[in-house]
Amino acid sequence: MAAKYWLVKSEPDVFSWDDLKKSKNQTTYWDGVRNYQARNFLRDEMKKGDLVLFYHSNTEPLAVMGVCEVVREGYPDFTQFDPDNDHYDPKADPKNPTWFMVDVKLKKEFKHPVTLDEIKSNPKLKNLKLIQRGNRLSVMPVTKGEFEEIVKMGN
DNA sequence: GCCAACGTTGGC
DNA sequence: GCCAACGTTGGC
Repeated sequence: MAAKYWLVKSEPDVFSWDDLKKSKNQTTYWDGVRNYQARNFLRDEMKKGDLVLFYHSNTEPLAVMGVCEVVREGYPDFTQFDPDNDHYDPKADPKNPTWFMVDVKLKKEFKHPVTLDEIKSNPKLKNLKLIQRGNRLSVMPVTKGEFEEIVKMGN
C-alpha cells in the first residue's frame, strides 16, 4: 500500500513548527481535532509512513513549514476525557471514544516555507483543498502531485 | 477586528 | 427531518 499524503493545519499560537522541533524525538501527538470528517481521516485513513504537510494557519506566516511522517496510527485522543483540558468533550465515552489522534514525527524542514500566497499563485495547486472557499478542515488529503509540488517549492 | 463560510445544536 | 440560531474558523 503506497503512502498517502495529507495536510494538517495548526495555529502556531497553539502548536507551532518550532514546538515540534523542540518536542522529544521531534514527535508529537496530534490532539484536539473535534470535527467528524477530520476524525475519520485520523481514525481510518492515516497510516504509518504517510507524509504530512504542516501548515501554519491564522497567524503569520501563513505557510507550509515542512513535512512530517505518521509514526503511530489512529488511537483515542485522551484529551477528550480530561475535564481540565481545552478539548474536553463531556459526551465522550471511554469505552467508545469519539475522537482520535495520530503521532507525527518531523521529517524535513523546508528551507523556504511555502506561503499561502505562493500556493494560491501556483496553477498546479488550484485544486488544493486548503485554498478552496470556506474550507475549515484541519486535516485534509492532498494528491501525490500536489504534495510533490509543494515539497519542490519548499526547497 | 471584521465577516463570510461552515458545522453543530436544538426546537418544532 | 427541517432549519434558524449560534459558535468557530481563518483569511483579510
